[in-house]
Amino acid sequence: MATKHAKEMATLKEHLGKHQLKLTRQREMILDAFLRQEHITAEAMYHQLAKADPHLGLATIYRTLNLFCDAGLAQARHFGSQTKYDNVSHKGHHDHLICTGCEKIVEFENEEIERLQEEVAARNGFTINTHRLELYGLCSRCRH
Amino acid sequence: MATKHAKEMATLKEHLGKHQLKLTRQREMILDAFLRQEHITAEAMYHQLAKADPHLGLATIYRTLNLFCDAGLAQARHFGSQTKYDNVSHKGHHDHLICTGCEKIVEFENEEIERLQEEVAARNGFTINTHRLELYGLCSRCRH
DNA sequence: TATTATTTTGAGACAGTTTATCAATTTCAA
DNA sequence: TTGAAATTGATAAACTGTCTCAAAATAATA
Repeated sequence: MATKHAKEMATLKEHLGKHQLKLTRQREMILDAFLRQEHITAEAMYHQLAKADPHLGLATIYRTLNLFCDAGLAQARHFGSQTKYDNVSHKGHHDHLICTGCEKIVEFENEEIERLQEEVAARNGFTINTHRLELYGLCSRCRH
Repeated sequence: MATKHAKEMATLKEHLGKHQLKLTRQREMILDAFLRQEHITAEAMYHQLAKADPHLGLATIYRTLNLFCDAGLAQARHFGSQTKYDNVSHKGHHDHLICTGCEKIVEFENEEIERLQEEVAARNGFTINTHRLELYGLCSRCRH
């Protein structure tokens, strides 16, 4: 399993090294589970990993997912009362259309928007690493 | 003050009438304060109105802001761990370029991006009310 | 204006999510 | 292998937002 997500593991190790943090069994386990998902909540991961390690604490999951965010492997998204952690490496970057009526989420990609983002960034002297684009509104069903 | 936001007050009254709800001193006060802002949290409004009415309850603020959402005057957005209530009648939306090195934030607007967002939304049957676009990267100074 | 049914309020209890605490354990550089 | 430093697990605590309910306010009716 360590070989499966070698690239992300390398990213994590680099981050750990830079910040005097340590690689633990739990961090490996959580990274492995995390990378299998497109996005997941801490609570969901807690239950999912309970079988593999019944003593893995919820606090550790939260700490580790936040660590992944710092390392650039995950991105936190607050929706409703919960936080979803998106797997940044899983796909080409996707943006979200979010229905505020039924909380449905539609993912999309738009090259033209991405290109314009680069343009705006360049004009301001920035180099983009990641971005977040969320459109809030009503889906066709909720509009009525 | 009732005359200042006459249009929104009319919208609210119409909603109240339709749903057998009543116009109260608190609802008027909160609407007036709300319309002065571009967006605000319930907690912030609670403190802001404490001077005018020390006994105005936090629950009432939440109930009323949610009422404004139902009436179409406000829109709730989950941001960080808090909920921000956007003033729908306010336009002039800003997007953000955020430097992960020095935390500098540059605001920008791009009509072309906005137009493409509408296009994506329409293609998926959505009507956009608000959006959030954040570009994360390094500014020219931090890149070196 | 007085009456009355209905809605709203305020205060705090409560519930769900996330973070802080801290003793015991684990990591990793020397 | 040792030992300083970081991490974990369990749970307490904090935080945001909703619910409860008696008392007060509203608005329709007379």
